[in-house]
Amino acid sequence: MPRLLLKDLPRYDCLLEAAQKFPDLDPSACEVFLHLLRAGDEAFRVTDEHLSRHQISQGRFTVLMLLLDKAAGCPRPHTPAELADMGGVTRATMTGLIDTLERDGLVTRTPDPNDRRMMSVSLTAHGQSRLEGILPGHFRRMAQLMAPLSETERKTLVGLLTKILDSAAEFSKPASTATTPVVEN
Amino acid sequence: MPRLLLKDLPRYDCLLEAAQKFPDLDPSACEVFLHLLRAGDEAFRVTDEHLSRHQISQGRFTVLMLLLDKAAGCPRPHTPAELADMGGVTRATMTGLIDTLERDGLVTRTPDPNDRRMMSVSLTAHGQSRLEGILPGHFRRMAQLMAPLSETERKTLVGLLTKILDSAAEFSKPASTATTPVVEN
DNA sequence: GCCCTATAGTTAGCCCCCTAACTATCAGTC
DNA sequence: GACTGATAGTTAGGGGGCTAACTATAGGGC
Repeated sequence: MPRLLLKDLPRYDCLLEAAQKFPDLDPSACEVFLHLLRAGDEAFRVTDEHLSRHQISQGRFTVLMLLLDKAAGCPRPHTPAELADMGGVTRATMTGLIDTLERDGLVTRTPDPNDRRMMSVSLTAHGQSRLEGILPGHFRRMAQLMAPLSETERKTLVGLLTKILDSAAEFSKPASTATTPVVEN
Repeated sequence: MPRLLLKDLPRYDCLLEAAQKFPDLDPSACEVFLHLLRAGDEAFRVTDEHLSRHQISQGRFTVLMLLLDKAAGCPRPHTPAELADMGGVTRATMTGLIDTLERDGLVTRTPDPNDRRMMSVSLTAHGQSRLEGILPGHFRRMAQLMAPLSETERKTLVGLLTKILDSAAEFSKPASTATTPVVEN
């Protein structure tokens, strides 16, 4: 489920030309931006192909991973709200994901005895074995995708992406706490 | 509409620990992968916030951009199939996007007089002025997001992302033409 | 004990993405 | 001129995001 994006990224001289018409267009920023969205989408696609061969979507896969992580150590099971928060998704969305996962027998919902508003979501044995059958291939694809990059290049890339993540975080802050004013229009 | 992803990226030592359990897990590859998806998603979110304030989705925006590009030079209008191909999306999806854009009066569909199977999609005057009202702010957000990166860093980042794009392209190739065998499981 | 607010989860309705099947047209072949 | 296959576009149905509104429970203040 890739997003609609320019499939063929524009050549840099096209961006320079467009910048003539739009003074706000920063050609190198635009180039990085388009490459970033495109590369993120392609990386997503590579793993999604593998997951969909195992009849599972990226969203459901992430939920299973969050629950597996829990199974490994944390004693307390997760609530839908926690899962939604960890995944950066709304609770409504998480309800839908858990619905389909439960329908397929990969997770179970059990009511919390102490607080009757809450539910506990757990991986079933079937869900865990299913996940463990998917993971090795998933990791191999990740490794193969990144194979052309040296360890040094990987560190550099993570550093640059972190700068962008930090910069993006500024956009969510209220205006008063932002270090640089956020454009509004 | 961000995707479900780990909101808080795992610390590197957690990845090392997980690699004990899963021999196929390459920690640095995994780290790059997660940062890439997350950064792509955040960059998407930053611009999508702006677009949605203007009552337009990323998908519809891209269609308008493709049509604006056309208006600038290319004499021949675009067909839905061309737009779908340029955007890397199915024709069925493009039908839906054009439906809503036409409903809102931003584009028009006119039948091709020569080949009665085909349609021509064009930006309306309203669509063009609407788009031109959105673009400056869109470009400013892009520039602001990338502001922390120097020109040198931008070039480096584009280079590294291009390597990943090339690597991802190997996964779509048929096995016979791939330079390195693609993992299948 | 009762109100008020906050919280957990769900539901309803929308958008955008997909695949698969369908309709209509075109273009060749016999 | 009718069959066959390819192509353009749409439709139908599903998944997974979202917001907004709703239900039920919890918990504090009076």
